[in-house]
Amino acid sequence: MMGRKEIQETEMLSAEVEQDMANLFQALSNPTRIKILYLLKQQSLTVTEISDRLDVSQSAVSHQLRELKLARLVRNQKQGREMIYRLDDDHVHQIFHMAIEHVKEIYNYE
Amino acid sequence: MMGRKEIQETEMLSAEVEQDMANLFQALSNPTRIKILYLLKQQSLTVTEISDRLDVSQSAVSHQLRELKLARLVRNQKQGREMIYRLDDDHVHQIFHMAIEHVKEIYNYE
DNA sequence: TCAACATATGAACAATTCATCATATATTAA
DNA sequence: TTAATATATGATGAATTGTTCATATGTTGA
Repeated sequence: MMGRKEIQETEMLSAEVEQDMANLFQALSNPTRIKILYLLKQQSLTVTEISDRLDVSQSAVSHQLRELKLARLVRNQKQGREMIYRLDDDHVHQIFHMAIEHVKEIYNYE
Repeated sequence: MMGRKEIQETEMLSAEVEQDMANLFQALSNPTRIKILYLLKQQSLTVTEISDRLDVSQSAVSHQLRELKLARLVRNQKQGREMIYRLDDDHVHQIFHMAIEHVKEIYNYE
């Protein structure tokens, strides 16, 4: 009798793409950063505004924004002594949307 | 002179949804797990098959599959002494697809 | 029944992550 | 120029992560 299935050529991602994807998801894998992104999904904000709304220290917000920027999930723009942050592009919205759908499907909230 | 913008009501995610999303992305945030998911995107496989193709120890693969299953990214099905793993649902394909698009846009490969 | 095989899991340890604290840099207003 | 404000960042330490090793559990074939 034959095996479970025929042998199939296996396509692989390059190590580089794998690592870049892992880094992207890593940047998304923290509740504080999720909160920040969800705020910025609604409107662009300064560091202080984010810090106030989330009740997270200025330093912590700044550190997290740095990570988000590295992963190109947010962009920033200096205005006087403030730094205004916004979501980087439409992919971020879409990934976020898919993720919400996924967790809603898995966990039956409320 | 008025401020940068009008005050706007801020919508928030529940702490539960935030944490669940963070967990989902956390499960996706590791190169080995990315590799595994990319294999399973192409065909369902047993633990040993995954281990052989990725040249990662049986134990490591098993541990990682456990995490992926917890995040409901993969399903499994026992067949004799083997355990066959596959992607859980279509969301996984879509999140994966968005992520690849995102990194391709950011990093100009090749 | 027993040996071989497939998978799962607990312990341990190195590496990474994240918040906090202190402080640096830059901009504005007085 | 100086004080106040906005942001960034390095060091530190507690918590988490991911691999390896050893071993347990479960299944099959001889």
